[in-house]
Amino acid sequence: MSGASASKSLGPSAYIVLGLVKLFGPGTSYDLKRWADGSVGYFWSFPRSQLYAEPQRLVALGLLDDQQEQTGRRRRVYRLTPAGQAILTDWLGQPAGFPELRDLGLLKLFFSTQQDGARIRQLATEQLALHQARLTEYERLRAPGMPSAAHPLGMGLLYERATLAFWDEVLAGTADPT
Amino acid sequence: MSGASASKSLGPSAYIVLGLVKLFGPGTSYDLKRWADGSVGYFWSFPRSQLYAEPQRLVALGLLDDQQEQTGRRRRVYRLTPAGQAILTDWLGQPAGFPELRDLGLLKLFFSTQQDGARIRQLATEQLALHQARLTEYERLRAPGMPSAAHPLGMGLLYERATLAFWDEVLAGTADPT
DNA sequence: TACGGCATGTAATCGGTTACATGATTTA
DNA sequence: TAAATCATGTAACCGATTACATGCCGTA
Repeated sequence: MSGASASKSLGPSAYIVLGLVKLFGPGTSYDLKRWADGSVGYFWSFPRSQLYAEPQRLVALGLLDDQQEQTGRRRRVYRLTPAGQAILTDWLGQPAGFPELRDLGLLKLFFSTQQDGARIRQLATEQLALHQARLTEYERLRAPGMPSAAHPLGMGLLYERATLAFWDEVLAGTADPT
Repeated sequence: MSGASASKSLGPSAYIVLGLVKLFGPGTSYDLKRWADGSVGYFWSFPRSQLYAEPQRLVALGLLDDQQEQTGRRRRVYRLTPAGQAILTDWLGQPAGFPELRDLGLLKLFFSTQQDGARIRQLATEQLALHQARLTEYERLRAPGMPSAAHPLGMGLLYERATLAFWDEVLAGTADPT
């Protein structure tokens, strides 16, 4: 068997932390937060405090090591260990399963009835604004060397366009019957 | 102030339970499970046991009432109270915020590097199969009276098509360099 | 040197997940 | 009436969210 402690398969946030450290290099919890906000945070969010708790769990498991500064803030810098590298690589090779589209707007639409026409129009309008803004943001992000659409950002673009089309349709379907 | 106990704003699963009972009528936890599996479960999943725990919380808050059968299994049938109805309606009228696309496949793609070509192809192939199957299922579901695309299922169809296009692109972008 | 905002952390709570455990109904 | 499956529930654990609390740093 390899050196990595098998534990009982970590949660997704553990792998997010490991992955961020692998991609961006060693860093503090605050660094993790900023990295996440600019990347995976767009489609997988969690509160800041988890980026303090999770690395400590990973240190206890030997998947990260931390080095506490002796000066100033004495903050902890996390670094990937060989075991952490190994377990991350292993995870990357396993099947990913089906994604989940946690969308409160869709839930509300589903639970609304015919009578709720006005409410549905309001919901659709609000969602259109949100997704339009997000799409604009993605298009701005695409600027640099980003070669192909074969990057999570590409999925973001496709998803936002599909969502806009959907809520447009909803709005058209409940056209104000004046 | 109105009669509904304000508590501290319930979690999404609470509203899912309330909404299901509103849509499908009174039922047991097992009924909830089946209803969810055939509808919201496609884009918002949770384990079965939560459909036992959550209704009991809601009973304690006065948003559902339960009636335990006296015969046979003595199971609990949950029914919406006026307060539950009120709090659900209120929730439906509030803005929904931004959805989250919790997709482990995208995460793995994001954390993979150039060297991982083979692994990425494998991931894309697997995702294509999953989403193809799901799309087929949605198309089968669409059969009945379903009039417009302005229904969560419509979003499901758009999403699956976008996702298939995306992973196709990924696969093309890492074309086996033989 | 005081203030505002940036940065960093901990504690307590609560929801969600896994695992366990059993009862009722149907069918062979 | 035994076996298989459907149905129902509880308990314990752990991750995730909220709230609290404070320290460092640049700048006015």
